[in-house]
Amino acid sequence: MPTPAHTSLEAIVRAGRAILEAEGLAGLTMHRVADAVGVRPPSLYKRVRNRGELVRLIGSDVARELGQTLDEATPGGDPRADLRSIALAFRSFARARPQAYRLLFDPLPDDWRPDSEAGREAVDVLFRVLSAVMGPAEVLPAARTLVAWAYGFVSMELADTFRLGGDVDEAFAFGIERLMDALAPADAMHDQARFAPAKSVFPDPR
Amino acid sequence: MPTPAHTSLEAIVRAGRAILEAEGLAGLTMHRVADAVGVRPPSLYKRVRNRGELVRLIGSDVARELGQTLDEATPGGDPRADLRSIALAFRSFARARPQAYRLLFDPLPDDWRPDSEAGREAVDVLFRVLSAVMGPAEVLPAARTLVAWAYGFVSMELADTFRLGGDVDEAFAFGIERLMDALAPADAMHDQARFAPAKSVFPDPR
DNA sequence: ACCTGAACACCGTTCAAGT
DNA sequence: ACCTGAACACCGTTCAAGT
Repeated sequence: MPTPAHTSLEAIVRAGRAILEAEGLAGLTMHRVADAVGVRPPSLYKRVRNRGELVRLIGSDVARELGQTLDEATPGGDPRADLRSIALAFRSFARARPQAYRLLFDPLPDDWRPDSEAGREAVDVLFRVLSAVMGPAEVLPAARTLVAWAYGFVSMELADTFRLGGDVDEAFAFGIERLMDALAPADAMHDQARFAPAKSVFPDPR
Repeated sequence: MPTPAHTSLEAIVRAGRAILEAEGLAGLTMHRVADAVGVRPPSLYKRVRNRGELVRLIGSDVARELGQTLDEATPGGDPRADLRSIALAFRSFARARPQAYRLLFDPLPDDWRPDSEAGREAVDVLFRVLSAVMGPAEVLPAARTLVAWAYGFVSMELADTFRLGGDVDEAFAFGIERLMDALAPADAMHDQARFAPAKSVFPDPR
């Protein structure tokens, strides 16, 4: 005689996400998730292969949310304004959910990582806007410079590694302006439509 | 009747560092360290308050090593060459000991973090060289831009987050050159001796 | 003075047994 | 079909007891 379900994958992922944000990755335990959804720990393994898969599901949700957030931040008028807006949106996204954000960049075991499909929109938005700003010539290294800076800055800020005083908001604004100047000198401005990639640049849909 | 010591703080830290590098932070357990130095886990607590303190001691060693490495990488001739050299030395330092490197930047509980004293030399070297390259005007936000980029880049590389192909060495070289151009336009070149800070800029010796 | 076994409160995960 | 208790192999840490 079948026992009725007491929980669901969706409830588990939602509870896991809340626990992650409140307690950090180390605090995201199967016992605590089980408590939160009202079952015993072994029952979780009916919906989820193991703790790593739960982390992967949460991280994939976060990656998709980031893509959507960046997309909404880029109305598509002035490419340079859009790029600035991406940087600001990225930072406030991370600050609003610092633990979830870390899942996107932390060195995790392969099967804990967000699905690469889930990160595609975020990557696409960046390449679209960056191509519009600087043309197609060196978009890949330029994107890496920009992402490395934004990720590094926000991570250091969240880790409280900026310990020399000074205005952190100002340092962020300083960085984005100087980087845009460095990557797209004024004479290299390009028409957005012309260089927007026809389709996703993301190579490996899982 | 006193029992002779079977181990030492130095042996514990050295063993801990080896285990950290081989197994990652999660693999650095008191049980494994105890095995490695030839005692039972409870004995470790004679030398070390807890696991966090062990992590802090290891991280402080790493921070001092980084400072020494950066210092040796900056002969002090051409400031721009020195700055490039700092970036390259930072990257190869991290790649040679990726797990230890993470202790310098990861968001850790306060009492797990490297002593701030331990990081002073690395910070000083950067400020000295950067002041020589660009003058004192905006050194703090410029240093933050540079460090955020270098840390972000190397961390993404170590986490294997660069998944779009392309040449990663080239992207690193691209980044450092563009950043130097952006932070220190040719007409802002300054005499090194004139702007080198007289003493450490580090504010809070612990 | 240092080391140890036993103990406690946790983990992730498996599995046989229940309904 | 889903849930559970019991179990196993781990953790960090404390403490009384040994030498």
